[in-house]
Amino acid sequence: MHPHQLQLARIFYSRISSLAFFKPGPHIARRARARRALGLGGARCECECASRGQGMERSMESTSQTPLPTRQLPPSSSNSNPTPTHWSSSPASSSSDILIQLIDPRSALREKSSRGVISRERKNLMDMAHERDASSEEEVMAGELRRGPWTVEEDLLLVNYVASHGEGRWNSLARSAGLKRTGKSCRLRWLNYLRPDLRRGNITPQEQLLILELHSRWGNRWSKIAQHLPGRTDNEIKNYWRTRVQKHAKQLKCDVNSQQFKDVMRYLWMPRLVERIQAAAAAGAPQPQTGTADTPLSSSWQHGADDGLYASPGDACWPAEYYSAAGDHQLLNNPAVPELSSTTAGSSSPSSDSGAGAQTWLAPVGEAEWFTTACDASSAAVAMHDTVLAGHQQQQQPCLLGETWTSSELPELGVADFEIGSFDVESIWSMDDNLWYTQTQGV
DNA sequence: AACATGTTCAACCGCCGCCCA
DNA sequence: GTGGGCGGCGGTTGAACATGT
Repeated sequence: MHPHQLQLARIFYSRISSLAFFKPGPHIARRARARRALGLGGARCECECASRGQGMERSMESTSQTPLPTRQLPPSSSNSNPTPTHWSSSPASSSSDILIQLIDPRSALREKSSRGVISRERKNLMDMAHERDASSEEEVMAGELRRGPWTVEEDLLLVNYVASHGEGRWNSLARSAGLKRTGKSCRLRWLNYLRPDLRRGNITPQEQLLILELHSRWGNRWSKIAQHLPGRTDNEIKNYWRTRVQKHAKQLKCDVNSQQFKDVMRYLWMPRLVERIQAAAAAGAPQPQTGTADTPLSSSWQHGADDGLYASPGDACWPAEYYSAAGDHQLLNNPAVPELSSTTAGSSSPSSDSGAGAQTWLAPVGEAEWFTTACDASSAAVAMHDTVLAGHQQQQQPCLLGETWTSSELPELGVADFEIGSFDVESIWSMDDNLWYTQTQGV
């Protein structure tokens, strides 16, 4: 297979697996259930697809962009729900058709949105004060540079060009590819959206745990944190933090950077995550649906292995501080935990970002293992956590590095939350938690 | 049904550091 | 040494969408 074709295929599967309506969140599932209950059709995430498809339809109508060739236009009015591109009944007849179909409708969804207009107007005002941007703004006004949402055609141009020429040199890439975009914009679009090794869908509990832990150590070093969550972008993690974590801090009426909130995260939230992850595992959470084993999800992890960071879907990188940080860490009391050194040949590796004292640990290749703790043990919450671990250890053979799960116990990290049984990440922070925190902290 | 409010996330921005002529 | 180009980073924005009233 030609490398270009291989790239297209990878992107194709990546897009299919990454689409939001392919991995609906809890609210989507709720709406789907409601629709089924009302006899409105049972297609999973139908509403989501429809709304997005409709948005895209508006988008395509509003621009001079070529409509998607295989799109099944709604039979009646534009208010009808058009079949999403990906759900088209017409099989793609060529690689270009496939590629066109695989582009997420959201990319062109807001083409006519007033946001672009507002943004440009705002930018105009800014440029009057910042002469250095005047030239680029002139280019925008002259139609030489585009801003705002990317169109399908632009995505195609970028994907094709990167597939054949590689990344980097974004400014020249933008020119060479015929994109009327800045190099920055191209880079951002590729890294945050089109890159084939991206993972989409909800942030898994494991990832949440890791984000919380790493953020407690590094703060808003999103890119650094993202390096430890393969397939996740710094933008995604940043958005998660701002929309989820900060929301909880707001609910608790405390600053997200306050020690109080950090304590809540460490002693309540993270143990709760651990508990729920283990509960899901103990409940025999279903394995990923058939076919996922060979999807880009796996390939993305494998792709990560190409970078020397990750060896398998289970080989998440965990900071050495998990094990060696001062304090009464749970794992330090576990004789099965080795010191982070070369003594565990093949199982440890220094991080590329050792400058900040971060080190990563690579689990043995071949066996997906999950490290289950990410929080210090110095509170009742952690006592609960310990209890969970103790119960778990009775059932499991000791693993190489402390408490782990095997792949048979837990779905792959990449599995969207809705696939992990009844796991509901939205309710991780419960009313009980709020009450507990209010009582203990006097908030 | 209509409106208000909250949430999500793609895309933008300015700033900074690195590299190179 | 210096200035420009470039890429990367973190912060911010706002349209679309979801949910509540």
